[in-house]
Amino acid sequence: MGISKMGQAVGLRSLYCGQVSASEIGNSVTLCGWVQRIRDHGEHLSFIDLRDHTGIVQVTTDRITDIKPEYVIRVSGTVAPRPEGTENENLSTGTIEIRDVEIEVLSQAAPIPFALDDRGDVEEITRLRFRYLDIRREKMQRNLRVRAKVNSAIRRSLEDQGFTEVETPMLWTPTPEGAREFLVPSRLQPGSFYVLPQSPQIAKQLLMVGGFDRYYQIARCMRDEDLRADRQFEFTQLDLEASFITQDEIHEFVSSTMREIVSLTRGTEIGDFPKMTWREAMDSYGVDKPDMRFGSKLVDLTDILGSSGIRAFSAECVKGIKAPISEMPSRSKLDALIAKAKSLGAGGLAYFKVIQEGDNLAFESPLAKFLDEKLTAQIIEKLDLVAGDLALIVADKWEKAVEVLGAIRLELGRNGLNHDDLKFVWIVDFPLFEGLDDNGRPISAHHPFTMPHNDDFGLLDSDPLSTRSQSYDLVLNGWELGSGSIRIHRSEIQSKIFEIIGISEEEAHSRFGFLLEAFKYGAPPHGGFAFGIDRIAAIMAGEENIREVIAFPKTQSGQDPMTNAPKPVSQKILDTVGLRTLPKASKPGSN
RNA sequence: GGACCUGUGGUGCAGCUUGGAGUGCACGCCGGCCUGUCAAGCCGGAGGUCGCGGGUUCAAAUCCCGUCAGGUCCGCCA
Repeated sequence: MGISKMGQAVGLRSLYCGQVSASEIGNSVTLCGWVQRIRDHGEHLSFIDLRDHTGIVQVTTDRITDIKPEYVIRVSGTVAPRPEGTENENLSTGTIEIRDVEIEVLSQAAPIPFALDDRGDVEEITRLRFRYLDIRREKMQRNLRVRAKVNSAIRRSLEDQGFTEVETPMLWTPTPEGAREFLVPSRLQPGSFYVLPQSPQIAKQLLMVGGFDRYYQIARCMRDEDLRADRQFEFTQLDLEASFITQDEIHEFVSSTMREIVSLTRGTEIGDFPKMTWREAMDSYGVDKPDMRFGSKLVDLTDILGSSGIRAFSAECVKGIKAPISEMPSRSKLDALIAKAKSLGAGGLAYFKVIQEGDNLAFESPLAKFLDEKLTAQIIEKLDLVAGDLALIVADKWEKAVEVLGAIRLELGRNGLNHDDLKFVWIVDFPLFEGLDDNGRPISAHHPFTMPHNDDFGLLDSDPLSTRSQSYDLVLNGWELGSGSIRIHRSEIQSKIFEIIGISEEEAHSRFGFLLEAFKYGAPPHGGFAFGIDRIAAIMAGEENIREVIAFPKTQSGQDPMTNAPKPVSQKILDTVGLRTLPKASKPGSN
């Protein structure tokens, strides 16, 4: 075996399949790979498409015996030009073929349970059961390599910016806050538990206290919460933290890393990312992660309709949009939108088709009769409507109205969105608290170590729910890629926050004692960010599901169809960690 | 915890509304033919507990109830 250089075939082979080019004509080569397809023309002529991760090359031979698809073979032969007229433009190696070959079967293969070409869809459960076959497919090869490039870009960019990679423990201490944690029983301390980290949040703050200045880690995180298209139990984050910096500087660190990722995976350069306050995002798009690839902002109609006396619109907030569509949705589509609005908690969804009536525009709608000419004209002007347009209006409390109409906006705009169009946006000035708990205490929106907005310290006592924080999200094409904040590094501010959210000094001490203690010994001002690598990799690969960029993902019920995990273990094993299982009848979480 | 969709030879689908023999299509598999194919072609063949259980019916892939599995979403994800 020779010394492996990057991209150069060694060992059992002299070249990779995709590397065989016209410049090799006349050379003897040895190739290894899988049999992609056999075209058998009888005893005088047969073709084998030989595949490895670099591509496919055609092997020509006069007799074929005992070779079947997906056999692993080693082929020695001569590179020859194909006869004129038989070149294949669809293949990078399409002008040549391998002739006069010796074929050695390295490994036989049973018939493959599903087609490995991209001819048709295969049920995901089948793909997952045989994931090692699924990832032979070109698409999965490409996706996982895109993901590797994302990691590579991250390391390159952050190291250029002075960040140091530090690993933090996978066996961490329970911190009953936020996401449900995976428990790991201790063998040496039966009855006690570690947890798998839901993020390295506290560890990285301790690294700041430890003087590391700029830390990053490509960190695996575990959360025992329900799964989704964009959520697995375990996921990978780029986690970073820096000392003596401002929010804007963190944004620049992350933005330039994103630019590096896009550059390496897409080969395109992107400019600066716009910033938008949380309030503005909610008001104009109805979500805190707006998809900026299309317009159709929500328009405030409260002035016009809120006091119009029309019952359907008498609410705290009235919002409308011009549907971002070129053609009128069908009756059933409209019904589906109304059903969606109702399922999200709106009283209803008012719609107005705009029609030409003589020289004027008019509305066609069950509610049209309630609108006089003046109101109609005002709405048409505000929403910038022309004949053939559709206006959709929701009236409710502010939060409900924008949220519902924001979902409708997405529903209408989703079609025809371009994966290659990357619209990043920073969302800033999130609320420090979101809602009240059962005891009427504000709940931390991000986490309790988030620094309040510099201008809002005065509101902490008088109007905590209006307090903004120094936290921020990075959003791409309607996906929340990640979030971060400037942290509290002074104990009197931290105590104040704990007081507001109702954590007593004793409780704070028992939960986060080690962090609070660390802050006593000289904590630098610091802040950071974390974003999901699964999500950015999926977007860069043009996928809508992060399972497509994960080698061995789990199903929505948290099972792995390949290994059948999770599985019961014997009582003998449980004994070593001091555990006993409940009878099957009592399901977890129910009494 | 909840809503919706899906489950039919190895794979992907049609059949289900309006019950009447496991009926059909494509791919794959097995055998045969074939000297320039590249999703090769032609001929022949094998392969099924219609996810599982119960019910209605003379009769169920089809209707009803339950259940399991997969997916999307809500809740949940500091």
